[in-house]
Amino acid sequence: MTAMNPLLQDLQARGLIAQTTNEEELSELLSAAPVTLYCGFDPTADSLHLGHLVPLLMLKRFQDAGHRPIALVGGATGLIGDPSFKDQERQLNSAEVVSQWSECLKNQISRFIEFGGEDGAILANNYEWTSGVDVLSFLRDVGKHFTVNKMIAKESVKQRIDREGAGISFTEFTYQILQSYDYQQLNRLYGCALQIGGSDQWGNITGGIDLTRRMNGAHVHAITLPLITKSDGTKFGKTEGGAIWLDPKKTSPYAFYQFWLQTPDADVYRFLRYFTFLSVEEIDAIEREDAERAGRPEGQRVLAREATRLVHGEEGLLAAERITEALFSGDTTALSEGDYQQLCLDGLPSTRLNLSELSETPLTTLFTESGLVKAGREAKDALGRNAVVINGQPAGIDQNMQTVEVFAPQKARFDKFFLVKLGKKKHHIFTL
RNA sequence: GGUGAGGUUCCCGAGUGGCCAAAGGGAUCAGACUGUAAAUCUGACGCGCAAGCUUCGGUGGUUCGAAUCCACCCCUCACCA
Repeated sequence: MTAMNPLLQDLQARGLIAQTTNEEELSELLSAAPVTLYCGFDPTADSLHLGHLVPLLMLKRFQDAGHRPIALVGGATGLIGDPSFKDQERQLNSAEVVSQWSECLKNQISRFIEFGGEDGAILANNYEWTSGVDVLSFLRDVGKHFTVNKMIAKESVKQRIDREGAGISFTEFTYQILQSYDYQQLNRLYGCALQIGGSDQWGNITGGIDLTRRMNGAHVHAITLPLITKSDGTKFGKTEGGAIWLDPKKTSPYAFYQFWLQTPDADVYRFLRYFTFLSVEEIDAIEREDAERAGRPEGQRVLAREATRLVHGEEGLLAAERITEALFSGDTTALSEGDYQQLCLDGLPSTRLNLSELSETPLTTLFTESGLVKAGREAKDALGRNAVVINGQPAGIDQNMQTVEVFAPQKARFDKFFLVKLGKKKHHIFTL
């Protein structure tokens, strides 16, 4: 046996491979010549989120290794809804919404991979080859290759079929055929010979492998990526608010940076392997140094830097670091007027104060309405513990009704800004 | 279609006429300790600064008083057909 393909070796070392089709064949294929591969992204929202990042970076890893990635936007499959390992039928989104979301995803994806040119990556949308197919042709040409027996047996839909009360609609059940058809089409159009996806996609992908063999007589491959887990068992990629989005308008570079910075020690080196392009050796070195040094480890900071740069670019990273430095270095009085303006621009949440209403607005209400806290209770609790600091001045519960005094114009920095800190990590700017 | 069980505050889950804004656990938020980590401890946890207001599938009813009793309706689950 020849040596394993270096790219595969690296992926393996990073823990990025859950399953593959025949490993030896795959290795030979990748070593022999540039391979065209694809990964699909269904438009289930107007932005990709952290869960999409690993496959997205995976495409880039392949591109960097000389292969040709296809990013497939699921304009068609998004209309149907993937039932894989979902315990409930999903609500259908309207065609307009899906096509609008497809556009959003397209724009995001194009920032990660080099498109265009003779050998450049390809951006495709499965709506192109599904929308025009009529039912009868579909059933005769494609459907005939699938046995319901096999479709039912797939682990990804099993719980929906076995469980009473849950059920699965014919619409969702058909999803695996659509995705299989995608693989077959991409193989026919571009010679695509490898599909990557989350480990929950194994069933859908193998369906495509079978269909491609039957319709095109081609032997194609698959790699699935592991589900990203956290050591404490909670779901990865969620915070109080919800998902961490890749769209800077939905999750600011600063919030994104902070998310990574707060990664538990138990996960950080694993995440470095998943989410950065640092070599495994470099990551191991960081881990070793952190273990030897007492106190604060470097892993989180490196992870936050690398991940933020990948998603938001050098500028986004600088903005995130600028805010972090300003807010967590201890002395916020050193901030200049320009700094304050920059903080707002960089995505630190800010609210404009309405002076005429201030007299009848308790601090608790103000903080709730600005989104600093979820309920007045939380603000009250924080005030009661002196955990609220406004422009360096602690505010207590007895000042709750003195909003006008607390936010008096003469107390504003540069006649305009109030930096409110609630607890250790929450910051908000109020402007006059 | 028949029979049985059940729907409680974000989730799980107690509560069967007043002592219930409703046990306990989880999640969440804040404090202490730390390293913007973990673990641990403390407090908060329907809404409201407060007075107070609104909840226990829905609608009506019994009662001085209901999450708890009655009627009807909706939904879920289990078994049978």
